[in-house]
Amino acid sequence: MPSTNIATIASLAAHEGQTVTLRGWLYNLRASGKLLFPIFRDGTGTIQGIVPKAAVPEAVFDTLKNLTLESSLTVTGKVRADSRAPSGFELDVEDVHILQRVPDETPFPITLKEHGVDFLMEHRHLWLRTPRQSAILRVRATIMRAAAEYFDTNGFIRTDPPILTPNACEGTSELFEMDYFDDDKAYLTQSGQLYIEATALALGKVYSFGPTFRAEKSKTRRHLTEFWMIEPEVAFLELDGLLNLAEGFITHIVTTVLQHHRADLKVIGRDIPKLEAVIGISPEPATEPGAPSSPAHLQAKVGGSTAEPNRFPRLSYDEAHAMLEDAYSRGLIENPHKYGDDFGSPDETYISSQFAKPVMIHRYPAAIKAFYMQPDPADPTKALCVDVLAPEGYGEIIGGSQRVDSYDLLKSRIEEHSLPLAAFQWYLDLRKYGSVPHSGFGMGIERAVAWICGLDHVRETIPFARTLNRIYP
RNA sequence: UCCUGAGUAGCUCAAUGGCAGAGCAUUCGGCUGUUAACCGAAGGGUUGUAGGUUCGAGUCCUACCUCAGGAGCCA
Repeated sequence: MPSTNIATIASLAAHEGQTVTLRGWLYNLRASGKLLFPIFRDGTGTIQGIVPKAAVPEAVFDTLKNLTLESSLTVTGKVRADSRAPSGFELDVEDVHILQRVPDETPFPITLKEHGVDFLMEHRHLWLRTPRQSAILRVRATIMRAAAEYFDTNGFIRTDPPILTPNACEGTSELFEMDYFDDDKAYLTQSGQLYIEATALALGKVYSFGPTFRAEKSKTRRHLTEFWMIEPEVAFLELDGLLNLAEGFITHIVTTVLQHHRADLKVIGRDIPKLEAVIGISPEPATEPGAPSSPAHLQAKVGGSTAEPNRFPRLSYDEAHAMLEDAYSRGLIENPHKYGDDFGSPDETYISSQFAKPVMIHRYPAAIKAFYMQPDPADPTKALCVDVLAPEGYGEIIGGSQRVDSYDLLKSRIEEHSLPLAAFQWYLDLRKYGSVPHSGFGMGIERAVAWICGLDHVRETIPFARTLNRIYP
């Protein structure tokens, strides 16, 4: 290999007029007689090469002319600006070296045409190479980074709870069970919340970020059996402060994605103005594609400062119920909502569709919520809890609450729910040794990615989705 | 677990109970500006499985399998 200027496709604008070497794969190939148009990809983007037969050695032309899609290669050529190219640049190919040629008899299965869900999931390991899937994974990475960054820069300590646990955290959802050496059973965690309550009372402000497992037989566009969750837990924080925290957290994530991923969102087909509305950017004359994000109003506050806070609508359970009653009376939803019941998916879809921003619903009936939620002093039949519903019908992305801080109340709640007291003794200890008010929430990363990218199914938001009917590849 | 729908070429899909089809992909040929390129040709089938009705079943009936969407439950 000649000592050349190794470059990535994403950085080609900085190499205009230079001869560079790219390392990647053949994404597509068109030919027009003695002129070839190979499209190369390298993980950072795609670029079209131009190969006139008269301008390159015969071996280079012949190699490319018959090359199979997704063969790996290095290609050397000169970067040239061209108004016809989608990215603004093309590569005048000078030389090419094949690393591995895809065999003729087994062509790359993912074509540029449409495919069905089952076929694509069966070939997920190859589907990931397509521009849309790569763009989604880039946005996912930024969402995960921005989420952690929000806590890291606001005084939180990351304390990850165990993945193997001795019992159910809430005792409701079904768990994946496994043998733990000789006589014990272990379960894959379905939430680290109880454990980070302990670390919060040690360190003040903490969060955890890791995989979570639910063995529910849910078969919908919103469910995975293995998903990632980020959970903050804060000592001395009460419900109102928790709502502010969730608001600032989501605002920071959306702001960061809009700052760094306009091109990816466009590839994915996201309605960007709807996402801008979440952080308070009113619809404006559209900027040209590729133009840098307007800095002034994108520099939204992180953790609250002088900037005007970005307020999300807040509804009590009672207010949300009234909204559903009104909707039912006007024929906007099919079934009436029964007061006291949790909201069903159609209910959540209706409520969230009434707002351009995520809507925070708080103070649900305690009877339908988890045992560890603090009752509302103003009405003990209600729990100091919140669900955040993403806009556009994406449903719940965050669930959280203030936690019970009284030893006696928590103990009686555990008993009422028929949970094994012995297994929760350590959790009760937290209320015995210096109990304080504390609150936290959990956000499912995949649901957040699905919403922010505007996807219709969470299976595209994670490299290898685990669902009820699929554990391959 | 329940409800609904779908399984036909490698892929996406057609086919009134009457000869198994198209586009893309693959192979071959043509084309010097193509953008899911285009034009011509060729190869490619146990119609999810097992039974049944019928002169005749991809099509109708029964059971099962697989997948998808929704409900419940949840993030």
